[in-house]
Amino acid sequence: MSSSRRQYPFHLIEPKWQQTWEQQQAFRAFNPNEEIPANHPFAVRHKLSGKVSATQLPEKFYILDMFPYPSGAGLHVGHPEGYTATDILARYRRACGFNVLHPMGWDSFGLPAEQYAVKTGQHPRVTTEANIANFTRQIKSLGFSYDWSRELATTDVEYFKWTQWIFLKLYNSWFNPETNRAEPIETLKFPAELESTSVGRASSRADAWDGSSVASPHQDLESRRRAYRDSKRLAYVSEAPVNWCPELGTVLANEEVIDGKSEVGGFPVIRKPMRQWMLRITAYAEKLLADLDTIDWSDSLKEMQRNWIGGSEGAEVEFRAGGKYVRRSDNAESEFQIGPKIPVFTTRPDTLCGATYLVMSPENKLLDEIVEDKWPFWAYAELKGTSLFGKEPATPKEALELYRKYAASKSDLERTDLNREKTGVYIGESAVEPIRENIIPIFVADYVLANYGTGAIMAVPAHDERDWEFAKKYRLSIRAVVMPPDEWLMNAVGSPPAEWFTNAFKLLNLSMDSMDLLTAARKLYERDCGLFPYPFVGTGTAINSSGTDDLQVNGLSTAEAKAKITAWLEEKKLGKRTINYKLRDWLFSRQRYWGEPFPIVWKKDAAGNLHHEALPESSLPLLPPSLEDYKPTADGQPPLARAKDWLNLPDGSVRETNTMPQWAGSCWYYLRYTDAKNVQSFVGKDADNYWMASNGKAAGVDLYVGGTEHAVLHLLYARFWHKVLFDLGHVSTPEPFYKLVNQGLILGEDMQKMSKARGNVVNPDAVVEEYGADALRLYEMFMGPLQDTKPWNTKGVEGVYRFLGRAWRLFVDEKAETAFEQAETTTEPSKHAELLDLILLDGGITDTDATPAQLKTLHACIKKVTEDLDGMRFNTAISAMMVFINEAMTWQTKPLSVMKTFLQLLAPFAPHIAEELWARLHSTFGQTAPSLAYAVWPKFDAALLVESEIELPVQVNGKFRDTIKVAVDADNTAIEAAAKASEKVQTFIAGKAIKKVIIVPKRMVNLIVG
RNA sequence: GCCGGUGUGGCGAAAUGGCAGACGCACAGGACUUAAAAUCCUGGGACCAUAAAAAGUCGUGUGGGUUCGAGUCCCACCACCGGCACCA
Repeated sequence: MSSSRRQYPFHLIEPKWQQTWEQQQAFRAFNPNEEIPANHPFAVRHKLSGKVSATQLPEKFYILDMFPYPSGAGLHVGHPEGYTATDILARYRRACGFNVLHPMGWDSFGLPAEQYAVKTGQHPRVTTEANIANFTRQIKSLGFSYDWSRELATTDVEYFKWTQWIFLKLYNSWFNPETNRAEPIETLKFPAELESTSVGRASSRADAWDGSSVASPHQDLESRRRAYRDSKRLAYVSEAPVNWCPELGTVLANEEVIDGKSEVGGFPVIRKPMRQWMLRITAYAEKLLADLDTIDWSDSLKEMQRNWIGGSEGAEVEFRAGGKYVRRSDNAESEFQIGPKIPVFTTRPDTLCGATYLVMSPENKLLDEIVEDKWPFWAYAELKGTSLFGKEPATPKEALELYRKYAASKSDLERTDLNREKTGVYIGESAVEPIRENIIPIFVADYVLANYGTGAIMAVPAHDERDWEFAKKYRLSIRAVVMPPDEWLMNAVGSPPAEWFTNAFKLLNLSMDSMDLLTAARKLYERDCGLFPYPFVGTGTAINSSGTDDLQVNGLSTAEAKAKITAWLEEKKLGKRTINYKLRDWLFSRQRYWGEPFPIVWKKDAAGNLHHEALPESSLPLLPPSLEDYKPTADGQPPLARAKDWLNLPDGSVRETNTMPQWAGSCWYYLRYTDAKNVQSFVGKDADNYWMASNGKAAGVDLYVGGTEHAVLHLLYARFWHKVLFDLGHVSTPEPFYKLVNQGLILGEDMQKMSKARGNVVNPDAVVEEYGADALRLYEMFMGPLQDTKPWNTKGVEGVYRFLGRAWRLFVDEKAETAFEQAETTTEPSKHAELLDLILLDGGITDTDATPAQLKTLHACIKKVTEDLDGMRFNTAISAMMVFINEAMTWQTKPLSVMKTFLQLLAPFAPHIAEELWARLHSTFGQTAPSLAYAVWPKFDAALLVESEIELPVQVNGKFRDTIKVAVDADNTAIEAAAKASEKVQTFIAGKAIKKVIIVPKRMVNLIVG
């Protein structure tokens, strides 16, 4: 640390004001009908006291930071970037008269505390509490105006009680497609066969798809009704393959897996079928997508969510698998059985006639129904997968089995490798393409994903890169159904025509003599586009597509053909228009200790079948058991399974041993802040209405600031939960966060991302120690626009620190300052605070009228700071204050009123120094200081900024040549004359004719000469 | 590959289509000081010119375009950053 002299005694001022604010509870936000003490500065400002109803309270402003995970490493300088921005705005809004809600809390469940517990046996709660204490100390040292009475931690029993409660709401609801919203599960009607006592056959396919295969087919009606309900809940159990991370000992959500590795730690992730809790976020895909248009987020962030949800319009088309002749057991005659329907999803129904084969994903259960017993005579080795398996499978069934094993052995990383050559095997069966009724082979290949669309596609190699690649490898036919634009054709053919083209043309016995190159290219494309070097995937004109009499498509544009074919399919009941989403259901269970336990127990019915049941709301909170050892059990069960007493209930039922993911707590914390102490409800109606409701404007949190890393995780999950709560009538708005801003990353001084390993981490504690909290706050904002990524520069901190020093010296008497410093060296530190009284104000500050020039300087600053705060341009607001200080340093007399107003502008940015000088200014002049935090924000007076004369730039032929001074109300003739009179301009226009004069009022003059 | 964003002095950056580089850092010179630190003052895009200046020319990633006038608007391209990626 440098031993240089302090610019001003921030080390005394900052703790002093932080204590004052805490004692006053200065930043307490009051709820409707809450008792407001008459002497609270908020009450004084708004002339309120006692219980005040929502309508009498000032307008609300809810400004929120993404709450941090309290890590052992403590705060880094990235945290205070967003926190400072929101704090400045919170203070500004308070001054503007809003009732500001600005809370802070802790996202305190999470893996590091648990890993520490596994290593040391220390209970995660102990670590977590210590970390929270450290974070609290650090955050408080920066003077943020949080309402600490609303502080919460997701690990608080009183908090996660309600997280569990919301889970029960999800569990006890289903999404009704008819009303397009979530409803209590009781409104779900059973299908006819489950309504009556006559037992019908349940659809095995539906069961398999919904993951309710826990139940056996021989259950009684009651358990089948239960299974049906369970398959519709928003929280349901699935046996689907999940992302298992052996290193972390837990499963992960899709969003938490990046390039086949865990987002946390970068450990390998494998796919493994496991019983897991899922949340049906896919039911909300459409709303999550559509409602993005109603909120004020950055385009890039909205785009990220749109891409993640990934809606694509298209059609689901039914292909019929080939029928079979089967020998009837009681009769010598054989019977033709129609094969099952294979639904495929396509965004290009116009290319239906170009489908030359079908591909199903290895996981598709329909394959078992349609796979053939025998190879057809013509099946060649490649189709059977001989080289892939190193032997020839005897039957398609065997090939399918081998291929499924092969596909399952691939890790996520390998499966998603785009450069990997496509593989697949023929399953010996064919399907019928519905328009032209072509017979096309069916393949199983892992380039088709199981969980997108129907898990099966129609392959159109002529117009799809992936299908093209596959068809080329397995020598499957390629049929053109879209004629590309001329430009594409000519590009592909080349000029002069490439050899493949001329050869192909000869081969087909065509003569080019009679036609031009374009016609020839078209002819060849229509005949055999497979000869071209690559597929055409764009839009064009339909060809080769009119198979039956009632469907004429040839000649239509791609868009027209899509519409016509889709309509035809719908009419013939062969398909329908659909929108498919990439979004998948949210894998909601983790095999961890340090998370919310599920309020769920498992029971066996009389037949021995397991089913889950929710605990009653009255039993919440469900606490986790205390453990000695936090590792998973030896047989791979989650740690909760170690607590036998906890696990097994007297009635023989067994608790769910999974816990919820860290995202659960952060899905609704912003709601709890509005009513943090409510014991009756997760949030009271009045509080929700007041803080979250629209007031005819923004609905939800007015401003939410945090990092981009949560673009698709937290922000999507929270929106989903909020919408469910909205549908069920528990909250009053459909969206949680109206305006959202991402602060940019702060890099180290070496321009690299800050990390312990690089040793470039800046610790805020050290900055506060050396320069003070106000300087840190100011620097974080002065670095550049909030949203930008920018490198830290300690010299930059010194710059704003110097600015604060200059501001200080503008106010205080230099001799008194020196006396104070000398006294400080001879007094024991505990008495230092009292020495502050030695500092006297500068004699130049007098209670006199300001000069017009001084007023102009002040009001220019008010204008700029106010406008920049509204636009969140903190860096330029600070530079405006620097300009003011630079100017004011030259003043002989400093009018009290001007100096006070400046402090109000400074206060949101550097509240400690502003409060100190504000208090001193008042006491020196025998006045009582009103609370600066609630002082009415100054208004600038435009009249004071008006000039009588203005400088205008003069251009000649668009080039700047001189400036002239003219009266502000000078007419164009006068301006033109003044411009021509300028000596410098003269040299450029002398002897030339002036063709045109352009005068932009109060902006510039441009003389055009010939 | 697709989507989004960003390119301006030595550095962080600023500029409703109208004097590019406000403000700050670093740097240089000066004042104060025995000296240094701190503070205060002055300077500053590049080129050309000069004893010093003035004047002049060029200049916002590259190339075009619109306009009296472009960092700003349009088209094409390049580089970097972020996200997604066999999603049919």
